[in-house]
Amino acid sequence: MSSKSINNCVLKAREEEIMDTALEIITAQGIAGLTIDKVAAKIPYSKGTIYNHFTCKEDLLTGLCNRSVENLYNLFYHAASFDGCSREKILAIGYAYMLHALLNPTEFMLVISAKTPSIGEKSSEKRREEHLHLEGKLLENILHVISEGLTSGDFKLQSHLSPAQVAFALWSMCFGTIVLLHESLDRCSVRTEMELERELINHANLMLDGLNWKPYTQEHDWAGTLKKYKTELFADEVRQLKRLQNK
Amino acid sequence: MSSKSINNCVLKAREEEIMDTALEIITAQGIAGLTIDKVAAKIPYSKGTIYNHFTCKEDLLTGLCNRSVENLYNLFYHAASFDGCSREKILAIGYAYMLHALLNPTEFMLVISAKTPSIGEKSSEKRREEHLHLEGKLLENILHVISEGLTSGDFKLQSHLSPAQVAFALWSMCFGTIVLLHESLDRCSVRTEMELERELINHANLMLDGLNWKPYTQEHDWAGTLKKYKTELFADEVRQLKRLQNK
DNA sequence: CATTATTGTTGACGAATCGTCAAAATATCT
DNA sequence: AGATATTTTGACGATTCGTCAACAATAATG
Repeated sequence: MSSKSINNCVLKAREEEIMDTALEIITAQGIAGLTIDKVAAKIPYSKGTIYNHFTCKEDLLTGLCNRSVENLYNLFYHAASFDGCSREKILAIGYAYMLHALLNPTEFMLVISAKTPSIGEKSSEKRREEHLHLEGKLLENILHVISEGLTSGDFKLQSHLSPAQVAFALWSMCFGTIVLLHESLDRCSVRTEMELERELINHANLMLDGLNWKPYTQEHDWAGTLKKYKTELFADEVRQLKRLQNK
Repeated sequence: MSSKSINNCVLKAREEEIMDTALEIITAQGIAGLTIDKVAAKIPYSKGTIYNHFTCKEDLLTGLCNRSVENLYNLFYHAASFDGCSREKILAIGYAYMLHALLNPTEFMLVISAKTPSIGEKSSEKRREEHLHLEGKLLENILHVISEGLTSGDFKLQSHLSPAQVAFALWSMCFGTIVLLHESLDRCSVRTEMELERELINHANLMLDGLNWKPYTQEHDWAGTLKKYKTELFADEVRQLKRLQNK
């Protein structure tokens, strides 16, 4: 029994090592450049052992994707703790989403790839379920801020919308914007004129105005709020990002 | 010279044949199941000939993707001809986007895959440029309706937004919603409670309200407009879709 | 401690796929 | 017809995948 739990701990560490190495390779050579043999060559274990942890290459990719979503969860959690009104909190979550995508381009890219059938279909059931579970946890953060906004009276639910629908609207809007403006992905045609941070804030504000979530875009100093995100709430992350972009 | 143009015509037809066959295989066996050898086995030409048309498998996928965007362009064009106010036209474009994704799930999936570096990176420069060009043409349709809305006074540009930014906001919002709720892709965790058509209309209306694009959601019979889309503007497409879903 | 049982690890192997290219087939020109 | 240019072909070497029989390490037993 104790031997078992020691084993689990060792196994977990090895799984992390495999994933770290895989991420290195993907960052350097792209998803297509990832090979189980290459991973095996970089760690003190063999190919067979890797296949004891992951059923196939795609399963490994989904594993990486899930680890990334866990980190995103923590960032959302932190965003929801912003010291301000509910609309500032919800916008902070959108901003956190963007920061995460910029700070971890490789992993963000993996989230999209994992939604692609060629990868999703082949992953193990276990990891696919884990992925759904993690996405659900992500949404909980948004739902929490929504209920805060409702109780504080900052906005009212339109009769035809549930809190989950509002959360999903905000999420999918951010997702679409980030995907289409993400540097790591094939730039879309209008990209040259578009700047991710500015557009994300614009889109979010448009939708929040549409929800009548107060204070409206025109009634509040959102540039000031944005500055607070950068200098207070996500000071660390923004610093990291600057370092990354100067390289 | 005449021989050249005959050749081009023949070559074009063969390219279509290759793409049709590839699409069949992908529909049946997924992107991962697509193999150049399998395509060659289904057409009266050999592998080498396929490589005369497409530099690699990924290039073929991007080719399929582009063909799909061309069809989408036509659908957008048709949507913009809706006999109604500008907001009804812009909503029609969003609806057309959804119809296209539902009618051509395989191809829509390819559009996402093509944005993924593992595919995008390896495609030929020629086809990637073509892709950007086609996306630009898509946006033109939206921009046209936006300028119509502006001249008719249905909405006014907020000072910090350009027409292109408005077009991009609507596009990325639709894109995010469709991707996350698309059946062919890995269903996201909240999917069970969400229904694509309903959410797409909701999201679009939220953003259009945020833009102050009149008439507002509450001031107009949008259910009636939706019915018109289904029975008039896109009667053919909706019929096709029903047939597809009954199978 | 020696022996057996169990569990974990390895890397050589067959199968599948990729993209190439020299040779064969076909078309064009004189 | 014969020479030349173009197109097509499919066998080939190179990769990569995932498996599995053999091997090593550890635990259990007498």
